[in-house]
This record gives sequence, C-alpha cells and structure tokens, in this order.
Amino acid sequence: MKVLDRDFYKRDTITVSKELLGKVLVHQTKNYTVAGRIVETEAYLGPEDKAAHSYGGKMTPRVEVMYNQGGYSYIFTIYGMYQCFNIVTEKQGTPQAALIRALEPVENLDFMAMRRFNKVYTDLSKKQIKDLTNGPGKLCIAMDLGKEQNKIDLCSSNGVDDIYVYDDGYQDFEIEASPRINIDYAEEYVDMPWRFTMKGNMYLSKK
DNA sequence: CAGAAGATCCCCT
DNA sequence: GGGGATCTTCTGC
Repeated sequence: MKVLDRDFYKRDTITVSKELLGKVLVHQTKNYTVAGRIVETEAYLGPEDKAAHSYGGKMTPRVEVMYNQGGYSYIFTIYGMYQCFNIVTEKQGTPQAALIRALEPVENLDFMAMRRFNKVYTDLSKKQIKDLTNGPGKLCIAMDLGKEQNKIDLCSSNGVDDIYVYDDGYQDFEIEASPRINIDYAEEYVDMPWRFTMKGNMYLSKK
C-alpha cells in the first residue's frame, strides 16, 4: 500500500477526482483510526467554474485553503449543520478541489456506526448500513471530519490528527461520469459531467 | 419507497 | 438579510 503524495494531488482536478476512486481515505488520531474506500467524487474547477466556491477568483477566509497547492483538506459547513470534505488539487494559486461524496466503510465500522446511529455495526438495519457513508455530510459524521480538520496536509503527518489517502491496488471497477449534484445555480456549468462514480457501488449517494 | 418539508447557522453581499 | 457542493423525518401509497 502506498500513501498518495504531493505529486498525485498537484495534477489537474478531473484526473485527480477520477483517480481518487478506489483509494482509501484514513482519519487517524491518538484515539482512533477510521477508513473508507472512495466511491464518488466531484471536481470543482475554480475560478472558471460557477459551481465552485472560488468562482471568479473569490478570496475569502472560507475558500482561502483552495489556493494552496494540492494535498490539503478543505472542509466547509453546509446548510448550517453538515460538513463537506474536499481535497485541494493543482498547483499553488489555482483554487480547485475534489469533493468526496461517498465512501465504502473499510476500517472501524463500529466507530462509524456509533457516530451515525449510536449502535454497534452488527445491530444496524440493512438501510442503516447503506446509509453510513453514502453522502458528503454522512461520511463526515462517520469519519469524524469537522472544522478542526480543515487545512490539514494529507502529505505530512503531525502525529496528532492525521488525514491521508492510500492506494492498495484495488482497481476492479468502472468509472462513470455524470453531472454534479445540487448545483442548480451554476448556469452553463450545471451539466458539466464532473461527478465521478464507481459503477454499481452500493454506497453511491444517488443513482 | 417516494416526495415534501423542516432543521439550522456560517459566510458572504 | 439571503442562501447553500445536505440529511432526516414525516406522510402516504
């Protein structure tokens, strides 16, 4: 298994978004390790992309981290109560990112089950198992990703609260492209096929 | 299972 | 003061 490095993330956002599929996202602290395989992503191509927070070169405290070189976490609050986890891409000064929209649970399923439904994994219903991490807000709850995890470098360890992605060689799947979810306001960018999914995976956020 | 509606608050303009 | 890269609950079939 190989941890993805700076060179992986510094490439163009569509390539990174596609190649993140099948890789394993890990959140590790002194107290726990949780991990899930990435099965759905979306590319946000600011400043051109009207769906991106960095559209038009917007530079505010919230989007600032998108201007970093690739390999940093960008976590923002949505609808007042949920978080979305992104990985910054491209070189310094190009404010683009890949949104992680869905995972397949891999490690520490009881931790995820407790955080989502306050039950151990074996007590979950079929529906609850499927709902553990099949959406951007849900996976942040399950993986314990919140505003404290914003702006973390995925390419270096701080030894206290680490996020990283590794490649275990899994590539037995097909990639499908489709329009992104819930960006009705993005005008001519609404239909851009910049959502990438692992074909047929049961943890996709939508079909 | 599908559709509608409500929750809730930080970040801008 | 408005709105959002969402999810849960409730309703009805």
